[in-house]
Amino acid sequence: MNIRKIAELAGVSTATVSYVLNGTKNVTADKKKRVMEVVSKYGYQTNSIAKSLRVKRTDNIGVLVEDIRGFSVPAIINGISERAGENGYRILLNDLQMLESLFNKYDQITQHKDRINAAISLLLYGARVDAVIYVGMFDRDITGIINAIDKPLVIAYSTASETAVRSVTYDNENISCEAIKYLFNQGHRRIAVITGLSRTFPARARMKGVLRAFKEAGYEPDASLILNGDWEYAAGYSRGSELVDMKDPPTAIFAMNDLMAAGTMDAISDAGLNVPKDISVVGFDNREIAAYLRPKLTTVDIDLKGIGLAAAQTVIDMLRNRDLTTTPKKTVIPCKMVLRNTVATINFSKGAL
Amino acid sequence: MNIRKIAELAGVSTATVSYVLNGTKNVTADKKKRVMEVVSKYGYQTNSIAKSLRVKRTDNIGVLVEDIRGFSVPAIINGISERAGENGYRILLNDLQMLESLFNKYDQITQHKDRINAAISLLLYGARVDAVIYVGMFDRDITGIINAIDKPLVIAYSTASETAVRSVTYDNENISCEAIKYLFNQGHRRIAVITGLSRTFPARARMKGVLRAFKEAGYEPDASLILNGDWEYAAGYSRGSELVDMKDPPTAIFAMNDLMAAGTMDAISDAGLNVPKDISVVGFDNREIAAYLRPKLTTVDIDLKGIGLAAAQTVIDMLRNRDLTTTPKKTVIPCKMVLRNTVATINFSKGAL
DNA sequence: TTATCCTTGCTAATCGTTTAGCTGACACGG
DNA sequence: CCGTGTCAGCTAAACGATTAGCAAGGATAA
Repeated sequence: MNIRKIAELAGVSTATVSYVLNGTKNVTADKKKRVMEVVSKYGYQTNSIAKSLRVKRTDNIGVLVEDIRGFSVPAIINGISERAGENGYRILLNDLQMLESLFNKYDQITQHKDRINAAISLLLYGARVDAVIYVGMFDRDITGIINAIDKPLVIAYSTASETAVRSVTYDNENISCEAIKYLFNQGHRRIAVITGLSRTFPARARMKGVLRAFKEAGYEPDASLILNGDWEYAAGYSRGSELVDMKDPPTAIFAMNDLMAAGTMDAISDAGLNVPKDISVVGFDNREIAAYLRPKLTTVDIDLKGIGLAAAQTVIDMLRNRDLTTTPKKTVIPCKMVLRNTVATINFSKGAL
Repeated sequence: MNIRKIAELAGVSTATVSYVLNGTKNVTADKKKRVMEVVSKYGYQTNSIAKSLRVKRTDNIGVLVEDIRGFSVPAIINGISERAGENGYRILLNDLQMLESLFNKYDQITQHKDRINAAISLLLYGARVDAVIYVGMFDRDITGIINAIDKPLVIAYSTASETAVRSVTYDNENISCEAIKYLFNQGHRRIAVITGLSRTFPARARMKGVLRAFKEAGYEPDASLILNGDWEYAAGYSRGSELVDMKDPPTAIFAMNDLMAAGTMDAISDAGLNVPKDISVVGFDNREIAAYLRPKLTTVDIDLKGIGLAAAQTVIDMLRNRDLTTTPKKTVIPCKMVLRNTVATINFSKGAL
């Protein structure tokens, strides 16, 4: 069943059927009615492939992810999906892993960066998508992609080191600052930090926020209380143990993610101390586990769905040729703390801020 | 840049270019070389939309999910994605939520079942996908979809009540039986069960496995130790408390998912008892939290990626017209226990099995 | 009445491929 | 030398829509 058959059955031309279906031109009531009757009788739907070929638009947004199982990815996709759906777009998903087999054919492509580039161009040049959202977990160097691309591209979650490309991230620095200030306000002064992998962007940005909080509170951070972690539970545990074993241990620990916070909490318990009575703990990410630890972890919630929504909106605005010249290249979604049970209020001699 | 231009530049016909690119017909070495040179010089890639229109095949598999944030969904998609990629297929993702806005237009569609049907037919009749995988979290009644569909459809994760449609599930019953037997083997006899929502398929299937284990072990289950849950943490906590407060409490509790198991563990701790010394606990799902509870939860792992792989394989086999008449409609992926620290071995008078 | 304008609806070109079917060249056997 | 077979490579139709541009008819004004 195609438009020609519908036209024939309704006794009109294919052009008229198209006009009726798309509402792109006036058609007299009786012809319109005849067309609609035939259409609904046969359950006809326009062939979107043919339409795409003609109008040079697929209404597909390509979503490229490093690994869909990453804890933040599904919620981001959910946001993208929702906003895309509202605007008549569909999502063509590409798990980078899925392209592995393809890359093996061209085995000169080994660098991750090149693989992302290749994946994106595969997506674009096959003309299967109108635009691409790259959901990056790490701050990759994607220089060089941009030049090759004439279609909208936005990076979600991770920041673009390349400033020419639009991106939607969350506010690592401010919320980290806020988290530390929150601890100050609860009376804490000896505040320890277990960092993320220090070469990564989020770890650096979060550290910046931490230092700003100290500065604005008028305290000098104690360097011996700032320990390097690597985002993993085990690091949280071992750094936590070290802190607990100090002769003058901290009263609060800010672990830069929930996994390390969990490790730290366990280290504290295993040392026979209590969270939060003896030592308070704040995490980051608000993953599912945060709500099931005992006590429940006070942490930072990233509005992942909001990131997805904003990324999709940006891409759609670009597709619709909205004037974006005044909009900043980087959209930063605010984070918020979720207060649970791992932070105690203490009375510190110097008083609250 | 299209095939005509390439043909022109290489001094051959478009047919020849197509034959070279697809390897569908012999072309002399020099012509082939000329074509390839022009192709790589201009970085030409065939327009897949035009190709799809011509060959009536999109190489897209539609993946319909209830909500991508569901804990099991991403891993399943990962599996689908991998197998699809290996075979040259791409994934068009449809979060059911994303179609919400679309459905509002046709507001007569209110029933969830109708919405799934509508979503699937939207996917199919737009000719945007060659086949559909429906990742269902619940055992929906999807009768009626099948008649309307002439393209491959497989249901992943949830079972199809409709027997005509192929599905890929996991083995609720056997693994539940195994879990209970494991407890028997560790010396437990007073074994309690906290069920899932009893009207759902997984809850019923898991219960069947539990009862079979008792039967095969030659024990009568104590009805007072079988309590209804609803998959949520709170139910696990309250049912757990009830069990702990009994005058003859169980030595082991099988909670039908990890969330309830977590609740139960907390109830036990809060009653001043120890897991596993006083009461052992087994969960189901092996979600992330299972590995971070203290002690780490012994639970059942569902091979989610395996489900995705199998679902994609089935759909691809159907697309490639492999003879599937002898293959069973339902593929059941085995589960396995992951032994951690919430089960203790006890000496029971009657001895081990 | 005639010129002008507006509206509806048609014809046919177009998007970029694939592929059936034809042509012509060449090889080979009788 | 002719008939036959094989093969490379071409032409052109087809896939199913959209849309520019034209034709025809009716309304309106002078």
